[in-house]
Amino acid sequence: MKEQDGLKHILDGTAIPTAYKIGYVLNFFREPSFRAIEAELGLTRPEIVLLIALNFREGITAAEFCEFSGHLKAGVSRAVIQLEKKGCITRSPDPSDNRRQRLHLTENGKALYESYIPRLQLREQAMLSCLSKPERAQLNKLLQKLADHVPRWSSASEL
Amino acid sequence: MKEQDGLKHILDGTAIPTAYKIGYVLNFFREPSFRAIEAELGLTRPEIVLLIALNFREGITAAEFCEFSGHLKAGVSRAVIQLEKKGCITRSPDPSDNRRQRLHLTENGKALYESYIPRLQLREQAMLSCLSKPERAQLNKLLQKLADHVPRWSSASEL
DNA sequence: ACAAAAAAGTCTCATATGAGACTAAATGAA
DNA sequence: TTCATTTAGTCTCATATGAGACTTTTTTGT
Repeated sequence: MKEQDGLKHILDGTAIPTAYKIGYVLNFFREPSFRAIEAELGLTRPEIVLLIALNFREGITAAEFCEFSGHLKAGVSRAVIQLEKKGCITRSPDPSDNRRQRLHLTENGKALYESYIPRLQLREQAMLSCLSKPERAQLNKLLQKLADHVPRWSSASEL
Repeated sequence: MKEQDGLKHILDGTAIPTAYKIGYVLNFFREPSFRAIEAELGLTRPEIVLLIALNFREGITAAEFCEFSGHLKAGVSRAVIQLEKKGCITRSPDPSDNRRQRLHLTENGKALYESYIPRLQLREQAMLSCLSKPERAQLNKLLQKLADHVPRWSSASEL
């Protein structure tokens, strides 16, 4: 069992300990959840996240979503086409730029979003249950800093 | 520009703010990096991470890697087969269980790992440059808690 | 004013990834 | 001890995803 215990310590043992830990946590949070949503509701990742984004802010464009999510435009384009086909969103031209389309959530889309988001919430709570309230606030603050800082480093080098 | 500004605030505006922020940060850190490694070195995600794991701990099995990474066994199996084919790892049977194979990094594998890990390190530093040293320590501690806690919530429900 | 470059969104093609089936070995229950 | 169940790893098939090409529109530079 020594080897197994050893691999447990991999979290602090890699050359990129913070990034590895973030990836580790997310591998166990997001990947299974998104797989389950896909199996159950037939939504791909960009579709899942786009519905979340549209629930937060009506009328965004695909390009805006790409910029603020890190998803690639081909996948987002597919998501938009599929969600429209499924009656979850509608599209309208942007009055100020003919290249752009504004995306709008339908009642069907809202209902779909409401079918999975409460469970994601519960899961997030479960994930965070090991932290005290002050610790959660701390984590949020630090993550907010990292996220705000993204434009500073994310284009500098992909590698 | 109001809409754009509004989407910027999505980080705290979703129903799963912490998970969303983690995913957001990782979308900008890991996804572009792994895509670049794949384009440059022909390594898939499980291959990239398996080399990292083997650099940390020699002789692990594919199943152990799956358990401690969140990667699925089919993908890991493929990674193992490919990395062996590329001369990056070798396999030996586990003396205590004939179903298992112990994985070993070759010199070629080490060289490959060394070709991308320093750049991932630099990128991690860039990502963390907005945090003070105490803040980094804090973040690591909180992430460690979340990670240690994974077995508690990750099997409870995928959704 | 015009041309070059960039941006927005869609499509095609190639490849990575997931689900499930499968075989063999090990474990657990009766 | 035997049998049912689980585990480890591989394979096939289906689907998600990424790269790059494309058309149209807009922006930028001369």
